[in-house]
Amino acid sequence: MDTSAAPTSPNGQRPDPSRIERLCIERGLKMTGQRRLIARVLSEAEDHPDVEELYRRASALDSRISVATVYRTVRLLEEKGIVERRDFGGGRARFDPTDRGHHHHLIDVDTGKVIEFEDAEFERLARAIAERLGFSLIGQRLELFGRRPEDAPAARPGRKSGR
Amino acid sequence: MDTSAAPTSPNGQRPDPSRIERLCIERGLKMTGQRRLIARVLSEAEDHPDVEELYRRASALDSRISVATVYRTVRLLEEKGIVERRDFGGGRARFDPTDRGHHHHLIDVDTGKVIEFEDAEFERLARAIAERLGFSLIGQRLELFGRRPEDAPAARPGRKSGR
DNA sequence: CTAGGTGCAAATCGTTTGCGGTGAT
DNA sequence: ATCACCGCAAACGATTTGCACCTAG
Repeated sequence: MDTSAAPTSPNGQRPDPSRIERLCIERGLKMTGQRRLIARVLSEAEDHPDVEELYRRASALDSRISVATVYRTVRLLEEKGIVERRDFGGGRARFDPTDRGHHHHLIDVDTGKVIEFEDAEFERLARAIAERLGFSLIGQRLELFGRRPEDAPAARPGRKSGR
Repeated sequence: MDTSAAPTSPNGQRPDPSRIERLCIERGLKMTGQRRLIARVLSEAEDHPDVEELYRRASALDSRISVATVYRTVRLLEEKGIVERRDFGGGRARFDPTDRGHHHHLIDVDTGKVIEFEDAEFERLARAIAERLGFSLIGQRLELFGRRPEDAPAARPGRKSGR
């Protein structure tokens, strides 16, 4: 399913357009170095970074970028439907590329970790509820907050996702 | 089911404690004039006001109150579990008294109106999903965004809610 | 070449907080 | 009396924006 080419290319600095860069081009965005950078960071992110984190990761690759640009770009990407803005509490917005498919989140209240999941039954139920109320469903937001019981199948200590 | 007494009482200014004032007293909060006022406004609200709106409504009843106090009180009530903080987008937090029972929201994307609803099947499903992922469910957030089809059976004017 | 992007710093906006005075218990 | 509350204004943290310069198309 993944059509992305090898992330490493012969010519040192440009491992060919990232997933998200390609989307940007498709939608006719002018691709500057900064945007390419942010697109790359987002493409490679397995978690849901906030602006500060995006800025940190982008600066690490090329320090010639300002937070203001990250804010502007992220907003642009949101308008183009390339990323979705999320609010997991904690004041700052976090971003989620839309090309990974529709999903919801379960936030581990103890660790702050975010687990993604899909659920067909929920999709159906959501639509049914909306219709029952006389609406057609445009969008939904579902977040579960949970705690792993002590005797649970021990979360693999692998650090990923969430802050 | 509603145990509230008549909202009008003989002694001019104090139509007996509001629903929420009673809860405050139960939980041992020192009841000042301002808190009584905010409790009243919240008790009478059929919608989900933000701080600015609460402040506006409270000031209308007695101008000797400041926004800072509204912020402080609303936060206190949240800690005591008397109201819940909500985020329907738009930057400001909105507040929802918990004594109206557990419910979720459907936001009319055209009008911004908020419709409350409950759904037992969803509760069950949410718990099931959390368990499937190895968590016990602590909380959830469900918001549906919908649009009323032109030819819709015009929402029964039963419920209010929304701004 | 030119519309649009960018960095920087100042400005906004919702919300919090320090402080001196006030009021509920 | 005491300790928590209140109003005011300054402080804050996230995000936006005005301006002068710079770059992709």
